[in-house]
Amino acid sequence: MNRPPTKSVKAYPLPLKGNPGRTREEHSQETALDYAELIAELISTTGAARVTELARRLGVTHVTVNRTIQRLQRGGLVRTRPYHSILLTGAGWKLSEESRRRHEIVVGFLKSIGIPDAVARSDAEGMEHHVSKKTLAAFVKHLKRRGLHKPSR
Amino acid sequence: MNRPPTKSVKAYPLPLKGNPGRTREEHSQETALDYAELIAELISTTGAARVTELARRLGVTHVTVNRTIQRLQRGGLVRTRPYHSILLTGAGWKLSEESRRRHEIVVGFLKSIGIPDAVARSDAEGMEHHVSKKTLAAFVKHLKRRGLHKPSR
DNA sequence: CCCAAATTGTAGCGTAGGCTACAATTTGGC
DNA sequence: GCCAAATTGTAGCCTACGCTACAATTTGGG
Ligand SMILES: [Mn+2]
Ligand SMILES: [Mn+2]
Ligand SMILES: [Mn+2]
Ligand SMILES: [Mn+2]
Repeated sequence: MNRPPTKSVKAYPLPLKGNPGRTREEHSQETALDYAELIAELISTTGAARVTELARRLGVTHVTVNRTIQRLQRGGLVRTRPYHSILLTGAGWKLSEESRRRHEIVVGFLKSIGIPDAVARSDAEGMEHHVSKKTLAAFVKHLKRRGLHKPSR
Repeated sequence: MNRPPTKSVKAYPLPLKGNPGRTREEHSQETALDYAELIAELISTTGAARVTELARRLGVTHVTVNRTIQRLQRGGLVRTRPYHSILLTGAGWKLSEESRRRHEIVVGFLKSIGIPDAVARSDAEGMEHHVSKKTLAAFVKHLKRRGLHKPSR
């Protein structure tokens, strides 16, 4: 029977896909990062982070927000009181800061190479979670060289 | 009780998070794209795409590969015969081509801004799925300007 | 040609992240 | 102050993507 060759070109083992498991690991983190970032933003701009508003801004139902918030609470990132604003813990706040910094660098970089603002923001929302420290540093360097770097704020 | 202000600064509605739902939609696609790309690569370099080899290269178990392949088959991207090589359908092959092109552009761009090859390949594996057509075009333009563009092959 | 090893397949389980439907609580306009 | 509307919470249900454990099939060396 016409089986394709199995050990034909088996000269030496094929390389692994550039870092197996890393993408999956990043995906398990990114919802938490986006929530922390958005909660911080809502608190600082409106004074509260309410379930309904999170749901509206994230484009999911309030049920999804509730379940995710429960998970973040188990992970020690937020605290909640029934029918009150969601609050960030110390860890949650720190995470939100890191996330925002990373987010702004990615947006700034994309814009610096000519991407329109709306596209840059949309692309960054997903890309930001897959940019390594080294690449982020290269983005910052690129921005600094063009005098576009906003240090920490 | 000290409820945070709810309708305080409600001057006009806060903007949605730069394209709600897009990231989730991309995530549901990206496993399929990576599988299609890898299957094509294995077939062209070794003559066959076997379950075990896919599992090894992707860093998951063969069980995960089987389940994903079943899903891709339901989606019309691959065909399988028990204990034989996985084959790409027309749609699957087309998808693998698009995916490979996109992948190479992202890797090339990252390398062009000074990212080491290994880091570029690792970062690209996740980033590639969140880069819009416009941003991809900007990457290509950037590469062309530096004479680093490899046109499709 | 035979049987152990490798490969492939499947059953069952877990978590993340969605949803609808419905219940409970709070808010605010009259 | 009352009650309808808004908000928040919860009970299932679904799919994607992982896994372990075990079964079935194929392969290849002796
Ligand atoms: Mn963000
Ligand atoms: Mn994001
Ligand atoms: Mn990928
Ligand atoms: Mn992703």
